Amino acid sequence: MSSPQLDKTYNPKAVEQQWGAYWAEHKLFQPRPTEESESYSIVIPPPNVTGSLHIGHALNHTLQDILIRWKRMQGLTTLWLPGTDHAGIATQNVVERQLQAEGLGRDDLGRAAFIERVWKWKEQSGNTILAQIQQLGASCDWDRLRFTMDEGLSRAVREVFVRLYEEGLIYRGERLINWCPRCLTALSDIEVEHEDIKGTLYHIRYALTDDPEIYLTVATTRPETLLGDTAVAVHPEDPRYQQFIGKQVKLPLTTRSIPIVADSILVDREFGTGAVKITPAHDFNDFEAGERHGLPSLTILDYKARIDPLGLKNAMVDADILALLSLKSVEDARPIVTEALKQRDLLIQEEDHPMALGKCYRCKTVVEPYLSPQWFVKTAPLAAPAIEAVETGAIRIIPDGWKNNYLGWMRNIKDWCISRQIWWGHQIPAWYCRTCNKEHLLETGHAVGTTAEEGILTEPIRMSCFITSDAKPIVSKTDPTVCPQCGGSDVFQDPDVLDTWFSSALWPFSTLGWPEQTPDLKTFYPTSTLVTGLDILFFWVARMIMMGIKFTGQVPFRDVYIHALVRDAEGQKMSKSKGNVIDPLTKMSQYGTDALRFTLASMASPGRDIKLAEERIEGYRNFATKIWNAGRFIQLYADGAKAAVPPASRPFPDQWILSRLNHCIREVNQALENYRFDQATSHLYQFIWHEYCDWFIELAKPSLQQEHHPDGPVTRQTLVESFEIIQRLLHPVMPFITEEIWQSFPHEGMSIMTQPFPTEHPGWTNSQAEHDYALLQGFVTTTRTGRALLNIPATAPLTIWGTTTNPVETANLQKLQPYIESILRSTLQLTPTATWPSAHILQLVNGNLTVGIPIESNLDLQQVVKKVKKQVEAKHKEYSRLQDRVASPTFREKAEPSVIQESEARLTNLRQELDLLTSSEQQLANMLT
RNA sequence: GGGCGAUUAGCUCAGUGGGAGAGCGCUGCCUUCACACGGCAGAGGCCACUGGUUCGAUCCCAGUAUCGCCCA
Repeated sequence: MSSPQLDKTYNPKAVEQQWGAYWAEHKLFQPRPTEESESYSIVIPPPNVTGSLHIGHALNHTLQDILIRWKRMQGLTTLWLPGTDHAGIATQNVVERQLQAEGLGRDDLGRAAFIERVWKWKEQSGNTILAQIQQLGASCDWDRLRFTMDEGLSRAVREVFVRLYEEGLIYRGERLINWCPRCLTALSDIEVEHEDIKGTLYHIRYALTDDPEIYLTVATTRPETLLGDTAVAVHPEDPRYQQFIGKQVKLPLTTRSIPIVADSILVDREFGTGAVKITPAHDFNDFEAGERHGLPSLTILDYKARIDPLGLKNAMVDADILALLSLKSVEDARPIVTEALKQRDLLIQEEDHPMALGKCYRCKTVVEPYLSPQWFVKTAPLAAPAIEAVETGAIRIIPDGWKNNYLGWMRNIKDWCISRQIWWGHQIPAWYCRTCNKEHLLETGHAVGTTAEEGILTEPIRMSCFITSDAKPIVSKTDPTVCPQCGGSDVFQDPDVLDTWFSSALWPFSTLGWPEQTPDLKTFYPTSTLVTGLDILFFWVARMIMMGIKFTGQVPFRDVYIHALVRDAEGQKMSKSKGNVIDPLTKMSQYGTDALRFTLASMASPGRDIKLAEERIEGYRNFATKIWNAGRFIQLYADGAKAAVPPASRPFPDQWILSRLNHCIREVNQALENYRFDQATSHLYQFIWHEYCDWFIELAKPSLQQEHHPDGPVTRQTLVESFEIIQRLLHPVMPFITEEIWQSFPHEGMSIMTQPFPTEHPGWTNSQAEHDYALLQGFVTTTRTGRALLNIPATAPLTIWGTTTNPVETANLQKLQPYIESILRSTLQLTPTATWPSAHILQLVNGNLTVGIPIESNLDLQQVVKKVKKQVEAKHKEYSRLQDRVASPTFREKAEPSVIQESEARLTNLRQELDLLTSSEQQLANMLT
């Protein structure tokens, strides 16, 4: 079977397109189950359906594809399952922005029409990212593509919800949650990002109700919320405040009095004045303190984080203040409140105070703690086995430095707020009977999430907030039509949807067909490896572990490989607003996909963020070209190869390169076993370029290029054979170029991707050949250094003199003579130095080698002398340091015998080298005079 | 405030209880029939700082400084 010749230059674009289509057409990414083989599976971290491929995806997918291609070639039944995530809030925001551009809001469309619109958008843009993932070469089984809101996954979501509810692990309750006043929905704790800002600490006077002359000074960073205070807290053991505990203070700007309570948890005696206000409805710590002390909660902000006039009225705020503050934002309200305090001489002091501000992870709006009825997952019982799984090693986290991070978070896990007041997502499978819940549905009047004057609604009720936490839901796998309690048919579904991460948590098993016991689930679950970034360790990984164990009784994956974040060359996080985004697609078309993949893999060192510099991609593009040209060269000599000959019967360069190839195979496999993609690529690069191309091909040239050279046929065989193995070894990282090269050589089989991955050959490792190579390389580089030093062009044929310090090495050198002569294009005289025409020779020393290079009489030797002097100095320094050590009695007494032996041997060698160098220095000096 | 990590050549980063490494960049030479996206040679580093452990520390330990991340 003959194949077309390789083009002169590598054209990644055409090659990638061709083979991408070929792989897809022949469905080569599908698992090929065989009776015996074990399985290897990865589920993709589903990218957002509306997203486009960014560099983080490129890294994530490249690493997964390397693993998958590697395991597939190893013969395992391999599945990489692709899919996308509906990404509730993020996607809804995108579509709402589109509507906004048309002058519409979601309420204008209504729920059904809005959701329809999002589906349309999903269909339109959802395939963009999939096409881009394919372009990257990702060998996912596209026939198994899933989406978090497709039918099967939705069934799994409902199954899980109902079962957790029935077990009491899902409940609804009125709690303080994080609320985004722009997205108008609850968020879970981890969906809040904290940002450090310069804040102000206000010291405010709270006078005793009984004795206005006496007052407490309360310190707060949020003075506007004092209107909702329901107590002041001091430390029970703080002598300053002992006498106040149990008394009442008059709350500034209101007609209310509130108690002074003792609380050792809330109060830090060192902070501020040691007295803090308690505002249960607007601060998480205060909420808990309120519960400890049975304090009421007064909500003074509405769902848009504006001052709620009705709330102020309930809080008995002075009428003039109420009028000033009504519907003001927090930002605007703060100066109004502080000004009012100042006027009443209640503001004592303002000081700078750094503080953390919580922001919505989707839109960066400042979030507010907000009291509202929400759905929660009771996490503690789910977390316990998830902690155990990692502790016992049933799940490995790699690198294991993140293990403690995971465990720490899991051990302190808070209940998970899973309801979102948006429309795009899995609607909560809970229904309410209007008849049975008459008193628990706030159809009119002031509900949380409304803005009202005197209880009259001015805006539509927000989503679920009108259903009080007392309402009794009907939670069911199938939609109920009648109320099981009263038989009435006036039931409606909870309008909230689930947190997008709820469905993601089921991903490893829901995508394989669960709750059905499908063959896929049997074959591929638990999955083998999860590859993800650190940023979603808690959002996703932790929850998958909890849900996986809970519902399948097995861990969802064996290994979790956590890769780094990709930053720009300056180490900054990439973001559109900074304009420092590196677009992987641009780079792929600029340098080739293989080059980008190799770059990302090479930078994936554990525990460190990746600063992506463009020069690296360029460098690996050059590497691809290098391989390409090696392929072109080999193709010139591919014909006339002899059938395989045992390595021992091959010439020295062949023996050497097979030994090195064997070494590289071992290193690459080992690196991949350990998820050291950086080491795998570095071994490949080093071996292919600096051993195979730089030396083997050069050493092979004489036997290839001289007609009828006796080694010709065998060398051709070695060349073709080793190059084919290299393609397979490199394939998982650089799938396109390796396929192209492999296909253009004679081959059997459809694709390189289904060929076996290289394994070590027991007979290939050859220490004698490696030793000889080191000798040869030493001789060649020493000669070249001398040539450069003497300004002799590399092309000029010379007579080079050479010898070693022992007969065995000299014999080895004689054996290598033809190879050295051809590489140096010179003639060798391998005789003892005594026989050299020393007056006209520069002697150079390298280990136990001495090389002599003829000197033109008219050459300026000053520079050469300088160089040799420098060398002598360096060697001498090393020598005396080593000598001191070897001579030290404590060293001789305490060091390992092998270390002593080695040091002594090195000392002897150094002595020899030093002697030789000194003599050559002397000889040069003589020539100068 | 708590935790974790980093600090090695101009830049980006490997690495090891006993002789400091790579890639890129830089300097010089070379268009020799696979490749100038190339070849050859070379310069460049008290391995952040201060102590400690050790016969011996860039590596282990403690502290300091700077930077980064996570959590509160």
